[in-house]
Amino acid sequence: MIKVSTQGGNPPRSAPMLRFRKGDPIYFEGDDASAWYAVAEGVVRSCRFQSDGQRQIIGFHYPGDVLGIGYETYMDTAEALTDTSLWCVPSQTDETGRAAGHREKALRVALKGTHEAIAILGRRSAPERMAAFLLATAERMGTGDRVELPMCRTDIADFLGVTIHTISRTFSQLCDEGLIALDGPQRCRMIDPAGLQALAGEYR
Amino acid sequence: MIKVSTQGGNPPRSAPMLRFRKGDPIYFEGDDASAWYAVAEGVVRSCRFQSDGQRQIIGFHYPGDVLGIGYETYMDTAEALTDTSLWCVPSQTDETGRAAGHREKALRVALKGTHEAIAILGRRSAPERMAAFLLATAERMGTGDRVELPMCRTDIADFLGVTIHTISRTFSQLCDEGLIALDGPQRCRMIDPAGLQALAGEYR
DNA sequence: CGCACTCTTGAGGGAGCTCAACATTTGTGG
DNA sequence: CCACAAATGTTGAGCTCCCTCAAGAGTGCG
Repeated sequence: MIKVSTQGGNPPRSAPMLRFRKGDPIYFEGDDASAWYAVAEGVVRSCRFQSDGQRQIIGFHYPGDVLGIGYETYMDTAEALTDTSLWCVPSQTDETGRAAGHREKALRVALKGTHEAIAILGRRSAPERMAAFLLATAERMGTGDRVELPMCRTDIADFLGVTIHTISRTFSQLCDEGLIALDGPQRCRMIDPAGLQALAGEYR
Repeated sequence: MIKVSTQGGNPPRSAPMLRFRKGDPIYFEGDDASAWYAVAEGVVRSCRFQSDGQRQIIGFHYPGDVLGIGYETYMDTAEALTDTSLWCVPSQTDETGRAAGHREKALRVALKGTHEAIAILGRRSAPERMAAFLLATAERMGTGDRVELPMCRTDIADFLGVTIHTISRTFSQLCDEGLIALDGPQRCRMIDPAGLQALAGEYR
């Protein structure tokens, strides 16, 4: 079943649909930004590379999110984290009306997502960042207290700006403290969401 | 003299111009997002607050940048860091043509800025973040190797996710290493830009 | 079964936070 | 203009957290 959040709005019915398998590249940083992509199903990660080889994950994109918004060339590299279906939207900017409105809304949603990421990265300690990340992921997935983690530990580490060791240790620590429970590396339950929110310093 | 970068494009001539004095608030998180603002002159900081009182600086906005892009309400709080002139652009989304094109371009530029911020925050060590921050600020200011720092140490700290002590110590360290020189707390020169770039892990 | 990969955990050291003091600048009132 | 206060920036000492290096456990695949 294709499950689509309404937060980013859906592109026109005419938009072609593309499918990617887990691990497939979608576009590369520097490529001509000929099209945008809207996630219909699956999860996508986007990242940039530094000259020293370090990889910075810019964000994870869930159904309803839009990615590939470069001005002339793509600013990041995108890959499918799971089997993924994407709508492909041509990026000409000279149209008016409904298509332009769709794109503008998508841009606002994307911008909101990056603000979230900045807020997470601004947290000082690893447990705080992890708590904020888990809460944000849970909200995006919309599966209540269950949190699926389709990305590997390295991805989380490169997103939060810590090492995989710290990620792993922090998972264990949050478990010991009774805030979460792990059902395997890629699946987690929030036992004490309020405690996580307090740790993350969030309102809600 | 009003100096305007062309990166974000300029709003229509008809847009009203507002002036703010150093320290003045421009809008608050949660307010109705009735208008966007384009910086004509001056520097603006935008931030969000966590429930524990911690402040996260989302970014600093220079001439040519656009801020205040919430979907229905503002996502952040904006204040003038210096005496500032802003164009005010109504945020209705039903228009088409040139105004919509302007807004879309502004959104893309804003998104690019947030990607930059994420890349800076993803750096692990304080010197790396500082180097990346100084390089990005220098590029925005467009004053060559001279970097004006209109924001205080606390602002930089709340942006980079470290304490003011670490900011101060790192400034001293970069001076000792011959990478920069400080002409007072708010003015700095890059002595060895290539060294800073290497530290920041940037291409260029 | 062996290999490769991911994840977890331990030990030690270094970077950055906390607490504290001091220096410098800015602002205010006499 | 000076004296004082307040705000901002700098620096030191000790301690905590996270990174580095290292080893081991769990999983999937040929």
